[in-house]
Amino acid sequence: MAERLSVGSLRVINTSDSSSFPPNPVLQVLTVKELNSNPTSGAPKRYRVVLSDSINYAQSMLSTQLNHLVAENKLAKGAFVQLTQFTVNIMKERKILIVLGLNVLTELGFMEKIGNPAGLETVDTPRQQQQPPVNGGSMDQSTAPANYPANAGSFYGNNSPSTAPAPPPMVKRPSGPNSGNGYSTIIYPIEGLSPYQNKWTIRARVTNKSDIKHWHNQRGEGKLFSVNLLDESGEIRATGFNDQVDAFYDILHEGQVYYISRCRVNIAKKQFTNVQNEYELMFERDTEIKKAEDQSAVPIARFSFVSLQEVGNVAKDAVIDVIGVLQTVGPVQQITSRATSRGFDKRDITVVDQTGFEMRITLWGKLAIEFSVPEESILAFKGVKVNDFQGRSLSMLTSSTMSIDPDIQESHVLKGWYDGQGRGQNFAKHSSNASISSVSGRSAERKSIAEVQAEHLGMSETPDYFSLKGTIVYIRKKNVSYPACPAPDCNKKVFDQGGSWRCEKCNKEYDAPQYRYIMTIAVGDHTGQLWLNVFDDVGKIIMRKSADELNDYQENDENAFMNCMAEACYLPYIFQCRAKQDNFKGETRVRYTVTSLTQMNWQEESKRLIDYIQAAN
DNA sequence: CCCCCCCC
Repeated sequence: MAERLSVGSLRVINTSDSSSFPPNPVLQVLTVKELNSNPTSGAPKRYRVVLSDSINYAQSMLSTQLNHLVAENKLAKGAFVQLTQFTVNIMKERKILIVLGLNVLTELGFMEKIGNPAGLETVDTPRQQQQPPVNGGSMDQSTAPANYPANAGSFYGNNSPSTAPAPPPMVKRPSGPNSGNGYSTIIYPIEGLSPYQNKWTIRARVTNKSDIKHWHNQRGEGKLFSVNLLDESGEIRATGFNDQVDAFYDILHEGQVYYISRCRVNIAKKQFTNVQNEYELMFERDTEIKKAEDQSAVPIARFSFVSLQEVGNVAKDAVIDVIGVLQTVGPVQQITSRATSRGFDKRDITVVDQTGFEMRITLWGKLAIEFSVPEESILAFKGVKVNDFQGRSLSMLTSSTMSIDPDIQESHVLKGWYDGQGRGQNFAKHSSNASISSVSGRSAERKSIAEVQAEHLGMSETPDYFSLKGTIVYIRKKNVSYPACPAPDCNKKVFDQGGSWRCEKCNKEYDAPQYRYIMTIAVGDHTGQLWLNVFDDVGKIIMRKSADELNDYQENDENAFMNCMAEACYLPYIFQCRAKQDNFKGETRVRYTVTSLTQMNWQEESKRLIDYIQAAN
């Protein structure tokens, strides 16, 4: 099989321009890995594939239209593939192959890794050297998959996911605007767009269209509008200025699908975009936009939901998606902007979700005035801004969208939970503990363990709050959980009566308790070690299972229990902590409680360290 | 080429 490999092709692709790219390289699959994605988000899975030509290996990213090959176990470790279309992008300083089309050479089967391929050195190539895509020969239509179960059900509004075929990665355009002029005849996935390839056409739905905006500043004046475009691979924002407003504003309608080609592709300014794309489009004089006759098989919306609990851990000014059950609708209020002295209409609403949190969301302008959604409706927000007023609140932007009772899985799950147990439950606000930490000006300050001890946190009358970057080094195996009352919000310890469990607080007997975590964990950082108390919410995150499940292991399967304990150890987190005095057997001591937990975000941590170093200089 | 998104 080795002779079928395009030996040396990866180095050529990595170092030369597209005119020298080998046309249809045959490569071996070394690994297929699913990228981390928010399991509650509506986004499709995405796979990273390491490909080898036996001398070198290279990272690649699969276009989501190819996901079905992974699901069918055709594209798997050891398999051989022939790339039919690919491009090279630079992502995070590294070159990465974006594979838009490939054939799995199933006749070659699966083999152990051939040769001893080495990594390619990182090239700090400027963006200008990004390569246009290579279309390998003629697209073999027999390889175009018949349907795409991996994508089809992932998006809002795709009513018949198992039957509606998504478009193949590359198809001859049936009636696109450029047919017959020698221009591009292929439909590009949005995720494949980049600035140095202009022969593309996308087939995308307008998911959001702005009003026309006029501006005037030192540099001049003009008008503009923008749309968000979505296809099965991704989303991108497109903006039209001046003449292009006249040319395209009336053509584009929210919710409809268009063929769009010949736009300029610019680098997106990350701080201003609420869609997930490195790039954004700009309509130009010769941009072509044509409404698609077939409006199907293009997703209607894409969300990447953050739970209302997690909103507490998101940075101020982040733009996020949330979904919740409408609880309260405040009155319309008029406020005056301090900066511009202009008046604005606003309305505050609150939503709740399964994480037990409530969140205030501010609506503005016309939407605020006209808002008349019944309470207990499900509201999904895309692109709302995180404020840190009294902890956390959310505010709509002009680019945000609100969907009422959207037909997506998250919506149904939320509704089921609300009807089952959520209605009538009490909800926590991020404002409660943040109002305390706001005394010190911002959210709980990051401390090292040595600082926590040196500053005697928790030894005054009022509790102290801090956050801690540390690693769990030990979990005490005694008293991991306790049998709690299963009644909502009771949580009181219940006592085994032999066959039934009694709650003194409810004055009731239950068939079974619901175990809740009360773990004690040792957390270490580079300065020391601290014992922290952990309750049910955080315990579930650390143990990745309910206290009931873990208790079952502890009683019935010692091995499984010990494995769970071992797996939960030696992982780093950011711990949000409260330090408070209490009396234990007549002695005053400080107890440290973990109030919430955040997974490590290495990028953010690196930024923090850089800031720290710069502040020291 | 906008990129403001408001108040408490």
